[in-house]
Amino acid sequence: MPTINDVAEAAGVSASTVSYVLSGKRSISAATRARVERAIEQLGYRPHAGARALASSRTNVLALMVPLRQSADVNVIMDFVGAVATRARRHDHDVLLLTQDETTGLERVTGGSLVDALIVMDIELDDPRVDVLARLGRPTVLIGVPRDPRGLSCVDFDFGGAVGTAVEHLAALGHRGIGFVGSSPDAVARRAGYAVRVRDGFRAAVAAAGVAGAMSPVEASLPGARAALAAVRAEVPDLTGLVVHNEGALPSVLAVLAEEGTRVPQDVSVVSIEAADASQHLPGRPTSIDLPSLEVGTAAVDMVMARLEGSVAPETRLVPATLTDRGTTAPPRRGGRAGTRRVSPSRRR
Amino acid sequence: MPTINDVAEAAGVSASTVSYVLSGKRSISAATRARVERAIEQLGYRPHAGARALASSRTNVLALMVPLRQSADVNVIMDFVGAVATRARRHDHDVLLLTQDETTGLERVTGGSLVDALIVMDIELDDPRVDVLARLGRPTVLIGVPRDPRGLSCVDFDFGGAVGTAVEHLAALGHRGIGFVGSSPDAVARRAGYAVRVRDGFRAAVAAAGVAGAMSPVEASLPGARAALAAVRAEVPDLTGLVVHNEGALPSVLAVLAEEGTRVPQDVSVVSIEAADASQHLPGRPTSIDLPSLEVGTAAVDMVMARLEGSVAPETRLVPATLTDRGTTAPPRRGGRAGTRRVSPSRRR
DNA sequence: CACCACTGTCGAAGCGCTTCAACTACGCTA
DNA sequence: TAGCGTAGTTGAAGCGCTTCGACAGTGGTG
Repeated sequence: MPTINDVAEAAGVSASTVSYVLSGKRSISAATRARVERAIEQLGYRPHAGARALASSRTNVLALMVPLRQSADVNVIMDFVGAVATRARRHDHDVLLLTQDETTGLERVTGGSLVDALIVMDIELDDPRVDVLARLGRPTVLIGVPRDPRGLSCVDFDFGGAVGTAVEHLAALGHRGIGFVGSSPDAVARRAGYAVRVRDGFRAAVAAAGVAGAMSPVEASLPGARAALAAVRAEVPDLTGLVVHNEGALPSVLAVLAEEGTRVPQDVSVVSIEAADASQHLPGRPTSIDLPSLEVGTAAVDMVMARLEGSVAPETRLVPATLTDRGTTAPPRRGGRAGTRRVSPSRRR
Repeated sequence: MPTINDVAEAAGVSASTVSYVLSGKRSISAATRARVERAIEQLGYRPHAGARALASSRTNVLALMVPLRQSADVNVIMDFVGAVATRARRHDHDVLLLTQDETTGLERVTGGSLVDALIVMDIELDDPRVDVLARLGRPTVLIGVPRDPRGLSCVDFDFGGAVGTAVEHLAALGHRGIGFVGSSPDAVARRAGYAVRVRDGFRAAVAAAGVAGAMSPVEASLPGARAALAAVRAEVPDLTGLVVHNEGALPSVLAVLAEEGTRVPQDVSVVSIEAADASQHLPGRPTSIDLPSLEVGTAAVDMVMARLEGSVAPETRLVPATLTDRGTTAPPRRGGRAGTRRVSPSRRR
């Protein structure tokens, strides 16, 4: 491997000149620059990352902590990871992978000056890692919004806005009774970061639109879907619009509607809130509010880089979702009460 | 951040002594070692990774190149990645993430001395990266076996053994007509590495067991499943055993059997070949040959480390799969011809 | 014409570590 | 008692880079 001195010699300049050509931190004459660049090219020179890190205290590597086990949606995670890796390269950085289950990983890579900055996925409402990260004092971006970000930047889907968009869409079509079936009960209990925002978003949107609304969690199974539908219908009898925020349970919900004989969108309009790129290929998808995994990953990198370069203030950014119409929403049937042909109680369970 | 000199001073020794305590490359008296270790503890000292890499030409980082887009099974990839990251830590290494679409990534991280070794996933039969890797001359492990490994180590599922186990299992139960429905046609055409081994494995196992066998690719859809079943039955009329190697198409195959009225396992025994940890939770899974994603990832790290430490020769390792009985296989019904109640031609398509 | 500001380049120091050669002290053996 | 091998420790060199201060040359200004 050639060193910077080899390049300097080949170009007939000093090593520092080569360094300045590479970094652009001092002005270099066009002629010199050209000679240096040609020498670099010819020798196939690549700066030694360790030497550079030692001299400059910058590694050009950022750490990405990824949840690996039992995590909600693998597709979404892979989309994040891909977006982060790709975007990091745009900023001339590489990505070091950290896994959730190595608790001391964050200390290790920062203490050992392995990375310049950190991106941590899957932040829960009261995530113990937030304290650790705040103490480390490195540029950090959390994916997910904790109760107290401790001065760290956060980025996440705009769940509140997403559910708001869904409700507004249905209300604009004329629906006056809207149900929301969301995450599984234990998910809500555990990592309720987004669940809270979804709940508040739904309440606010329903109030703003002046329509009746009801919410229920849902398990990803046929019985779960039946129970959830029954719950929201009990509260809002003339329910004609349905917002589903649970990718796992969506097929069950649609299956239950079909088995009831409830037609979509004639009897009930359905909007799903789901990851944008996850189940792209699946047929029979409803009109959806697409949560932009790629954009969140990209934004995370841009934010952490901004903190690394200039000293911008920490911020919390919620990336908006967009509605994709797939024809599963329509104005409610005149005369109302459509879609309330309920399955008989004995049929449930 | 304290440096090695701070530690040396605090412990009343020289920096080199601290270094030798850390590396264990020279004998150190118990007393000195204890003092140094206490100083390290108290100061919270962590060696600077860049300085270490510069001085020792070892980074303790390995690169993992991951396919991100359009790849077969995201679950399997995540299992790999998790296993690699976890196992790398066991060897005191970190993992740098490289994505498939950055073609120059391999040159960059090796040339820049960012990593010591490389693990590259999803190697196809004629993968252009193999040439690049061979030229780089770093310890490398390919996940997947190319036609010509060019002196690089490889590790993969033992697809041939897996299909052999499936056939032997069915043959031992008394089945004399066995069908194999495998990957989608284009998958076979594109990255045929495993497809070849599966095909050869099936032919060999069928021959060894002295039973009739037929193979067909299958698309992941109901019509695809119908066509594939029809194809193998056309070739082996008294087909009572079915091996399915296509996670996507498996539900369709089972659905087609159900809609025919073919009972499993009374009329047809079904064995699936699939990733061990991917769809763990799904109900209704058939007896399966489980491809051990985690073990392959672990083996990849162990192999690349072995090449890094001592100079062991390159090797190709195929990790065996194990059969998990879930009750979808049984002896064929006496008198044969069971399971051949075919759906009428008009019913197909 | 003296002075100044600016551009382009260089030499040298130093980042924090590893490792080699060298040295001391000690307990053996002959 | 001289000689020797070994265990334990150290100083110094050097890994390849960045960056600071210095300096020569150039052109513009008063």
